[in-house]
Amino acid sequence: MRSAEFNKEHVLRQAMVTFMQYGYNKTSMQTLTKATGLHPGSIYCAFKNKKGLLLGAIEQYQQDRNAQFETLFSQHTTAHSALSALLDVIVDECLNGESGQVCLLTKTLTELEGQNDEISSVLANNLISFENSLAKVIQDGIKRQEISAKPDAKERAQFLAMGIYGIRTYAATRRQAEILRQLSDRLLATVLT
Amino acid sequence: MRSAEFNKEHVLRQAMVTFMQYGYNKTSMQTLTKATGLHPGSIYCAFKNKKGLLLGAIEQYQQDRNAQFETLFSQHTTAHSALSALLDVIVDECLNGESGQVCLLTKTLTELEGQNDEISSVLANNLISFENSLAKVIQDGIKRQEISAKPDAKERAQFLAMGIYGIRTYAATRRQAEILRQLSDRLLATVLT
DNA sequence: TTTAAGCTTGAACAATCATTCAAGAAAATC
DNA sequence: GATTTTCTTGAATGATTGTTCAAGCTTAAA
Repeated sequence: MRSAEFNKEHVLRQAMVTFMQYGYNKTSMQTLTKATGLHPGSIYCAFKNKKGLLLGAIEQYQQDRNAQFETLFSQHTTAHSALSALLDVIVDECLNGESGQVCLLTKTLTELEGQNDEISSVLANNLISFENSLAKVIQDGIKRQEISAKPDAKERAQFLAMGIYGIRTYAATRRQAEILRQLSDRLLATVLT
Repeated sequence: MRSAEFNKEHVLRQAMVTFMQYGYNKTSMQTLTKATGLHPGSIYCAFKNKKGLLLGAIEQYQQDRNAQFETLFSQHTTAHSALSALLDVIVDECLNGESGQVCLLTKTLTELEGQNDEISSVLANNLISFENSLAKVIQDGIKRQEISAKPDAKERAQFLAMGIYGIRTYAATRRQAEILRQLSDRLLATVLT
């Protein structure tokens, strides 16, 4: 009877950052031991294997993101200002985040799609849940008669999600503040019109 | 004096498909020898190394894509029908293409961004050149007074490119014809309004 | 203080990785 | 037909991969 010495959340966040930076396949266990400070045995004991560590990191990412966005949304009273603030965060991450260190979900899904169905479906589910939380914000705006009920919240949220994924890939080709802001402005206008 | 036995274009297309399916880091040289039919020595003689083979595959991909899209665009007289046809092709690829086997450029850029600056910049340049060819089609539409001159062709093309990247990532989460068609319709309407 | 449970450590494992290279084979030149 | 040039072949390289495991250590219960 002895409790683990390491902080699981902390370890998962370190792994998360490492997976985001190098991608799943390029991240070696050696890299992960250095990043987390854990020895191989401890990692395999706590997370079973490399895939288990990724799944843990994905879960932690989702938790952190949900908390971040819920806080953000709670600070705004209209769908417009809430989503505008969200896009500001995303554009800012694209501009100021370390190169290659984008959203763990989209990055890993792009890499592993068609290779690992288990991880892919976990990632897809998490992204759909993100889309659903966008739909909720939009639905609130519709209820408040801030925007029209047609197209419905679901359809608007799908387009917004698509746009966010697109902005991130676009930023990989051109990291220019002016362009990314223009894209996000136009995206928001389209979604809320 | 003896000419190579293999067809370079053919080999590059095989490599291209393999890289698309597994991603750069998960594609081993062993896999590539099987896919191309070439022995290691021949690959290293013709392309220097694995990275060189990827660069060759990217070039081939770009060539094939340019030819495909130029043919497609030449069959249409309005920007609307040309871009609509393009989006049909892309949506069709998302729906009927093998899972994970999306655009080599965006997939590889997402995987290698921040890891390999040489490959990343080649990919970014190719994607920007794709965006420029979109701008050209749009500019033609403006000249023909099919669409208004403001926002300009460049800005519209940027938004369209972003949308295309977004649709592909979105398709990785949900491969549903109805949704993807709705997204592409809405994207086209936004770009041409 | 002894015992027992379980975490930590890090060396070792087989497998796979990208790459090399010397020998064999084929075509072009003489 | 001989020679030379270049391509092909595939075994071998050392490095790195993900994973295991037995020994050592720490803590909580007895």
